[in-house]
Amino acid sequence: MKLKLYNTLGRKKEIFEPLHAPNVGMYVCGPTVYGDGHLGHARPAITFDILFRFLTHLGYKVRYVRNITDVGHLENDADSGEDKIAKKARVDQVEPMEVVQHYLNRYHKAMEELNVLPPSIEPHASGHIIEQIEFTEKIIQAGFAYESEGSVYFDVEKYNNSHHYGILSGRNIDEMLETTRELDGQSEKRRSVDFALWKKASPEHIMRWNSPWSEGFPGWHLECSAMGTKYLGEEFDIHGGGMDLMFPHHECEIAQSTAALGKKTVQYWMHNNMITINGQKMGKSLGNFITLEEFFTGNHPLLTQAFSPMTVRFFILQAHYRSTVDFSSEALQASDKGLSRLMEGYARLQKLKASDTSSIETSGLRAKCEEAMCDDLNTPIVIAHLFDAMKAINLAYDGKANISEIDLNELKSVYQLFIVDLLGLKTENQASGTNEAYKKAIDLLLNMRMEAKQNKDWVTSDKIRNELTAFGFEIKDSKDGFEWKI
RNA sequence: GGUUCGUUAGCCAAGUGGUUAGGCACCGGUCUGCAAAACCGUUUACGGCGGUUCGAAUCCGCCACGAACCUCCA
Repeated sequence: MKLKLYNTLGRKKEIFEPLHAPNVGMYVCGPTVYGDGHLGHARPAITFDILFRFLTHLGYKVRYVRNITDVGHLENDADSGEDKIAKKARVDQVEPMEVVQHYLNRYHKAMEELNVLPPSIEPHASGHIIEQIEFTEKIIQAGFAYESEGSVYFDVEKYNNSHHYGILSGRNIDEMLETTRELDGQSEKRRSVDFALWKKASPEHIMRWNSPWSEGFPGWHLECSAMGTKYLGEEFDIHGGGMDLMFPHHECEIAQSTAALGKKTVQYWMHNNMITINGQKMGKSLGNFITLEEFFTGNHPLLTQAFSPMTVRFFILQAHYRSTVDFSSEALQASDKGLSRLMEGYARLQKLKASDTSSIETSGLRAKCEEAMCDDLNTPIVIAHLFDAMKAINLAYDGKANISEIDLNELKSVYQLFIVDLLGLKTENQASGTNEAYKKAIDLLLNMRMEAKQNKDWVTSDKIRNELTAFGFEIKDSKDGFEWKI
């Protein structure tokens, strides 16, 4: 079965064929670390984590680069905006790199909690100033950039004469040129569509480096071109990021790389859709975002309860990555319950006893799940298949069906592969399993309750159950015993 | 205004020419001392109007509504 991925270039699903199998190069735009990560940041991280895991499963040797933007990302437009990191540093009265380190640590912690695997390389823009200067020089040499008062700008109109600026986003550059030509009065840029490769620093600008043109800093779009080619080569397989980065960021990246290298650098462009809240994009500028930490603690007016990192992950995976997914506390609660049931089924599967014959059909599950993954990472379909199979597990668990050893092992293997290895869902860290004495104490209490029940001493029986429930335990009676979890 | 994409039941969300998607909730039943859990069954759909077709939620056209991007955003 062949993996098909939706390529934004061309806007259709294409069979994925790496340039240099078994090696795959993948670059994903990471965060600008000037604030806490929110639900929107979890989407690309999880989406491309799934792709990373699946490509690895298919036998590819993946080099996954996810950058950290810690310089050059300006607020407002490229002419007048302040660097986001520098602004935060000024406001908080700390070093810019303290801002970066603080939020990067928190980002890493959140990613770990979401069970997002770390990328192979996580380069910082500020650590690649030399590469970015060299990249700018290449673009100047190729004739697609000009210097103006110590800054360097990409000449979009000239580039568009021989190439296609707008190839990714579908933008019509001629119209943009028409509508903006008159508005440009005294700007140092020739056209307002031109974008900065290097910016001369104003006197109060803290983050600055030497360059052939001025003491300044690199433009935002440049880091991805420079670091992508440095670690993955002048041509590599996959570039991912949020849909909101398609224009101008990725469009500019394509222009820069094509201008400097004279070739198509990225083969497959992939974009995850947005998370919305009341139908609107969740984002910093709208101020309607909920940070990941707030999800994990439940400390936000829109949240009715805390949601575990795995619930957030499952919630995101229940929608296809190219669809918007609308946040609501109600939707997350549904995911929370669904996930519990799925993980319960997974736990029960481990306890099933094999019979001589099978009375349930489980074959084909692996193929169906793989087919869904191969169809542009259709995780909601994978999850639907896993839920289907769970009915069989529960029937067997209740003794209403039999399963042979071969089928049981296959089912265990498939569940392990898709739930744990590929979807990256893990059982929540529980006290159980770590502390034997503690578990035995609870078992003892519940055994006493069993005795009380046999003696029809409902007062004692209910007292034990109710008080344990009040402590946060969940007690379930089964046919010939009990189960509990916290 | 331009570009791109949506609109599927109470909620979330797949599917994209013919066959029950799935989850959550609801309802009925089995089980239970009572619950919970589990299992079985069941209800509510494809924005509107045309067209193509033996057949359209799916393809085409028009309309309505909504979103993202065109400033920074994952």
